[in-house]
Amino acid sequence: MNYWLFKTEPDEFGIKDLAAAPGQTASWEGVRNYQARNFLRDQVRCGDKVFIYHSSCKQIGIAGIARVSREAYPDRTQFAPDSDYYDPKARVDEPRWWMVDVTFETKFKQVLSLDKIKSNPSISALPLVKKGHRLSVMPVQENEWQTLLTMAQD
DNA sequence: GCCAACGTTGGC
DNA sequence: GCCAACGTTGGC
Repeated sequence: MNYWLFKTEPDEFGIKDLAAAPGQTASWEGVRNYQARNFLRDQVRCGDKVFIYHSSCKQIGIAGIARVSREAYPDRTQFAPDSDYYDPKARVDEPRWWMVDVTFETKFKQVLSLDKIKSNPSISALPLVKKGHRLSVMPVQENEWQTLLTMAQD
C-alpha cells in the first residue's frame, strides 16, 4: 500500500464535501499536471491512503484522510466543453487526463497546518514543503505519513 | 491582490 | 531543441 497527498481548494471541494458526498466517495477530477497525472494513472492503487490537503484558503494544511476506492479511469471533464477542465486536445480514444475515486475516512479535529508541517525537520523531503512546489498529487513516505498522522492527532 | 516559482506554449 | 513569453499555482 502506498501513501499520497492530494491538494484541493476547499472553496471548490474540501474534506467536508467528500464526507457529504454520496457514499462519501467522489472522483478526483481536474488534475492537469503531467507529473501528477502520471502518479494518478500509474501508481495510485485501490486501498492506498491519501492525505487531503487544503490550499488557497484560511486554514492551509492537511484536513483529513481518504482512501482510494477506484483506480485510474479517464477524467470525464477533459471532454466536457463547458467544464473548467475541458481540454480540446484530449481524444476519447486516447485520454490525456485521468482520475481516481476517493472515499472519506477521517476529518481531523483541526487542520494540521502547513506551518507545523514545515517546522518538522523529519518531513523536509516531502515535495509539499519544497520551495515552489506545485505538485497536486504527491507520494508520501511511510515514515512521513506516520509522523504527520501523529502530529495531526496531538 | 501581490508576486515568486514553476510548467507550458510556440516561434525560430 | 532552445528559450522568451505567458499562464497558473499558492503562500502571504
